[in-house]
Formats: sequence, structure tokens, C-alpha cells
Amino acid sequence: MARRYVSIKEVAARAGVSFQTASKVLNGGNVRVSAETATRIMAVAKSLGYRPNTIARSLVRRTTGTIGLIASDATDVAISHFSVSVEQAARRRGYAVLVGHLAADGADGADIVRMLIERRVDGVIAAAPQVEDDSEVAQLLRTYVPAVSLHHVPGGQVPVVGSNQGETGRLATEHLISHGHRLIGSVTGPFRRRVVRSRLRGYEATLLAHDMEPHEDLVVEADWTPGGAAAATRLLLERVPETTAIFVHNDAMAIGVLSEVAATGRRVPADVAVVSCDDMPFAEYLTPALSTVRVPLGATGERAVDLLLQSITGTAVSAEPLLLPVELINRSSCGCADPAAGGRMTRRPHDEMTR
Amino acid sequence: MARRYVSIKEVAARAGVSFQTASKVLNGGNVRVSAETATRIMAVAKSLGYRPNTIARSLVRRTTGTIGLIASDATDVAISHFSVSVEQAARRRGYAVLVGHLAADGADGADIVRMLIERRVDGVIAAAPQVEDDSEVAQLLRTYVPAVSLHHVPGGQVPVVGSNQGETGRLATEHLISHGHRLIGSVTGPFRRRVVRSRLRGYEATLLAHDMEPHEDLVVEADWTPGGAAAATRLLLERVPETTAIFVHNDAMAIGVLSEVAATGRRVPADVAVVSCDDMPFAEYLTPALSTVRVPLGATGERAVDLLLQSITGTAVSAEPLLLPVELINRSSCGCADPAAGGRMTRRPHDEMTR
DNA sequence: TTGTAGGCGTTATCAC
DNA sequence: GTGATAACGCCTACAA
Repeated sequence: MARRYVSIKEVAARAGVSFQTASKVLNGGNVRVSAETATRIMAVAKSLGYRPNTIARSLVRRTTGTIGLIASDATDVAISHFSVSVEQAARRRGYAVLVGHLAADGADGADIVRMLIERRVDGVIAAAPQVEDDSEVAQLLRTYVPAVSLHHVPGGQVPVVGSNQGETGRLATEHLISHGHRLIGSVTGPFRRRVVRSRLRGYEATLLAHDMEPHEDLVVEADWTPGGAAAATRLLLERVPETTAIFVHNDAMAIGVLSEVAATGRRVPADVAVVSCDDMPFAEYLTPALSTVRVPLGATGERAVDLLLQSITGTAVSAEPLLLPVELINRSSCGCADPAAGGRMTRRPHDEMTR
Repeated sequence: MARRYVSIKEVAARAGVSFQTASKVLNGGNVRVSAETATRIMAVAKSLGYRPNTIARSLVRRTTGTIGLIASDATDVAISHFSVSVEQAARRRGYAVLVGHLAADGADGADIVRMLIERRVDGVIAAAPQVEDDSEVAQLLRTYVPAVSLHHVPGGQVPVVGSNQGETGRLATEHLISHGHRLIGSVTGPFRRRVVRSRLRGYEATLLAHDMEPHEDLVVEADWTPGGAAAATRLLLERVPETTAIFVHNDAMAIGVLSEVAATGRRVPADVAVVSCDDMPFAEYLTPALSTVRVPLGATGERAVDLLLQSITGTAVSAEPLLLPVELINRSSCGCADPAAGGRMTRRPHDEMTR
């Protein structure tokens, strides 16, 4: 239980040099130091278990090599995936990540950002839909630290990365229409979210393009959770029992939709076809395998980090949202899987058994 | 784009006092300063948008108010839940959380810990099964920083929090036996994990207690993923087609099990009953609703934080693992749900629609 | 090739 | 009540 860090001064003392010299060689730069003193210093550092104190370093360098991540809680699996990819990408580039997860009511956004700011993160990535409503968060972000967001931030000025949500709605709807569906319902996230509105716009535009009239009874708001989606589905099928297809806004809700459709005695896809969004790893193993528009969350995380680092180093960052392409993954829940493939169109090899 | 932090010296200057005085009042302590200077200083600080630089503070205080979290990637939903609860609990207690997510191959554990150590976190929580194998991580943890782990750490000396895994295996198995099952298979996580071995011990002990002989053909190793579990299930049902029940080691894998059982033409629970572990939010919305042994991940996260903070403040921490109780949640996948309840025994109210 | 001086923003301990 | 002095561990000139 030593628990005492050795400082560069001790290393220097043991090596018989001044601590500034030690600093030079320990910081890697091939500064003018004789090879032998260098190796001696390195050896001592190693034997003493020297770990640079980045706190002290940050103080003088005025950057911490740390970025902040403000994310929603674990209920949103998609955001978890995004967060992980952000952290891994950041670390690959030499940055550490300080996280804050919003409470379920989303009330502590500003607290989180303040925490990040006081710890002097070099930048912040926001991955929490709730921040769309939080002007205090927006204000803090705008005045104190470079930021990138997965969602629109009130007042703008914060670059947005994400994927083409209108296209997501269009792809799903187009596909269902091409299968002959005419009464296509939708179980959505909260209406006030831009993602939701964009997807809905894609959905409606596609209906109109096929001479079909969108009807508000067919669109039911839910809350991204399976439970909320199940309730919404019940409502939808009560209002419009003839519904033959449902476009769901995420895979977690799709679980609830499948459950409730079954509970009403209907079969998927025979009676009701389902297409979702996200393509989480479990999607292809639902019964029936879920057709879904794949949202490239991993790639989005990396782009978010890249963008943020650019913005940190002062490179101008486009004000236009950076939108990554989405792709429809066709499985059986929409009725078009190849039966020969055992009810699944695609099956990815599963991860190595490393854990 | 000011992006320049105002220091306490500037605040002091504008308020016409020395920066030491400003420091006193800004740190809240009711130190001997006249009420009026105090309010003046506060006012100036506010108007200037002063945010304390915790980097500098950490340097002198020799603690950062930050804990490190080393976690596996997002494939493990249960760990995501744990991580979120850790972060929220830590923040409630005034601590920030620096995270690192292990790569899929788990090879970068030591890199993550070094990153945390160099940033001088006050303690570390490990929530990655892979660390059970990583003696370098163990060594770093032991020599540099107080730690608490969700899993056993090589060499011991790191307190463990978790839940009673043997009991988990026992509860599930006992329940299936009580329903008359005699050929109970198990789709498990990787055998080398302690969780897995403990659950398996509970399973076997329970079989033996009922005069049933465990058989290795009935136990198939998988990798925590739906895909791996589907493959394992196929194998299990090929080896022992008469299997009438399956005990799965997590809810994500249960999705794969349900899928594969259906793919072989069997019905759940009529032909094969399924009981799982975790009780993730989606479990009750699977079709059929999943019976599962609830693992209290949120509570575990809080206990982990409490334990770590104790250990940081020097309070002696028990070497015995702290085990939280588990509970069987009975739904329809094991065949004992109340049909009147629409195939589900329990249904929790879903979250508020705040996102 | 190596060492010296100064400073990063803060807190802590004492004088005044 | 308030301010001066020192220190936290490190880095960046610049001087020797």
C-alpha cells in the first residue's frame, strides 16, 4: 500500500541529474542529452515506477488531454454504443474521456457540463437528446469549451454529427410500400426530438410520393423504451386495426412492438410487418429477425471525436451537420427474408469469445 | 469564442482584494471575511463567469475528486447499466468519472489503467470480466491506487462487489425442477469466468440435491452475445434433443436462445422452458416474456462507489466479497405466467417520457 | 550537454 | 478581517 507517486525530482536525484534534464528525456523529444544519461534516467524512472503527473503537466500546458462526454443513461442502448466508440477513438488519439450520464428526468445537464468545465476538459461531446431542450447547457457549451453534438443544441453554433434521419424514414417506408402495404403505422420517439421529426418527415414524404395520405392516427408517440412502445402499439392497433405495417424508431422499442402485436393475436410479418431503426446486435436474433435501418453509431462516434479534435486545435469546423449514410438491413420482420436462410437474410459471425 | 477562463486573481483584482481572500470566500467555508467583501467577491466571480480550475486545486490538494472506471465495451448491456449507475452515484458524492472501455480482445486493460493513473484518479472501479486474466492490470491496481472490482482480480487484495452468483444458478435451476423438468441444459458465458463457474456450481448442486446427475453435454459455453448463444443452443439441442429447459447466463443471450429454439421448431415454454439472468428492461417484452434472475446492477454500482470511497478515505474495507441478493422474476418463458395477465406476470410502469 | 529561473492557478499557513 | 509567502509537479525558455 505504498500509494505514493514518485516525482520527476526523485527520478532525477537518483539518476544524478537535475529534474529539468530528466523532464526532457522523459518527454521523449530527442533533445540534446547524452545517450547514456538518457538511458540512465529512463532506467531509474522505470525502476522507481515513475508515472508522470498529468495534473501538473496540464496546469502548465493549459490543456488536459481529456474530453468530456455528456450522455443519456443506459436505457438507450444506441447511445451506449456511441459512447463506447467515442471513448475508444479518443483514447487512440491520446485523449481520455470524462463522462456524465443525465438523470432520467434530464435535469442535471448543466451540473454535468459545469463538472466537465471545472475539470478543464479540452472539449465536450454531447450525446443526449435531452440537451436539445436545455439552453443552460447550450450556453455553457458555447461560452466555455469547444463542443460537438449528436443532437441539435439550442442556439446553434455547436457542430452536429449524426446520420441522415430523413433518409432513415424514407428507406423504411419505401420498403414497406414496395411490399404492398398501404396502412403503415409508426411508433416513434418523443415528437419534440428532431430525430423523430426528421424520420417522420421522411415517412410522410414517402407516403405522399406514393399518393398515400399520412394520417395522424397512424403515428403514435412513445419514449424509446420497449414498455412505452408496447403501449403505443396497443393504441395504434386500437385506432387503426387494419394496420398492416409498423415503422418503429429504434430496436429497443421494436421488442415492445413485436410483443404487443403478438399479444393482439396478430403475427409478424404475416399480419403486421415491422421495420425499425438502429440495428443493434440483438436485432437479427429477435423472433422474427428484425428488419431495421442500420445507423452507423460506431463510425459516428469516431467522426464526433475527429471533429471535436479539429475544433480544439482551431481548425474551422463546418456549421453544416455531418451526416453519415444509413442502410436498410433486410430480415424477416418485414416479410422478405429468404426462407432458405432459416428466416434470416444476414447473420453476422459473432464476436470472438474473449470475455 | 472567448474560451479563456478567468482566474481567481482576476476576480480578486476586480473586487479589490487579494486572491487569497477571494479563494477563501469562493471555497464556501465561513472564514473570517466581512460579509460585504464576501458578497462583493461572489458578485464579481459570477459576473466574470469564474469557474474554479480544479486542475490547480488537485495539484495542491493531491486528490482529483475523480475516479476511474474500466469497463468492457457496449456489447455487454448489463455492464453499461452498472457503469451508468456508478457514474451517477459518484457524481452525487462529488466525484467525476474517467472511463476506459476495453477493446473487444481485452488487450488494452493496462493501457487504460496507466491512463487513469497518470491522470491521478483517486480510485478505480473495474467492471470488465477480462481483468480476471490480466495480471498487469492487477499489479498496477495493487501498487498505485485504491480499487474495487466487479470481478475477481488476480492476486486478490482488490475488494469485490457483486451478487450471489451461486444463488443465481440455484434459483433458476430450482425453479425449473419445480416445474417438473429433468433435462435442464445451460447456455453459459465463457467457462473461465468466475461468474460462470459460480452459476454452474449452483446449477449442478441443485441438480444433485434433487438426485439428478449433471451431464456435460447439457452445458454449452457461449460468449454473452445473442449470436454465440444461438450457436450454443443449436449444439445443445443437437446433443440432447430431449432437453426441456435451458438456463441461460444473461438476457442478451436469451434472445439468441429463444431465436434458435424457435428455429428448431420448438415452442417456448411448451417444449422448452427458458430462465435467464440479469433482468434487463427489455426482458419482459420478449416473446414470450422472459423469466430471469434479477441481478441488482444499479445497487451494485452504488455499493461499488461507496466501497471505493471508503477505501480512498482510508476506512478499512472487508476482504470478503460484498454480495447483493438476487431474485427470480417469474414471467412466461418458463411456463408459469398467469395467462390472464396477457402472458406476463409483472409489468413495470415505463419511464416518464422525458427524452 | 546540462542546469537555472520563472510560472501555471490554486490552497494552506501564518503574520499583520 | 486580510494579505504575504510557500508549495503542489511539471514545462519552457534561456543561460552556462
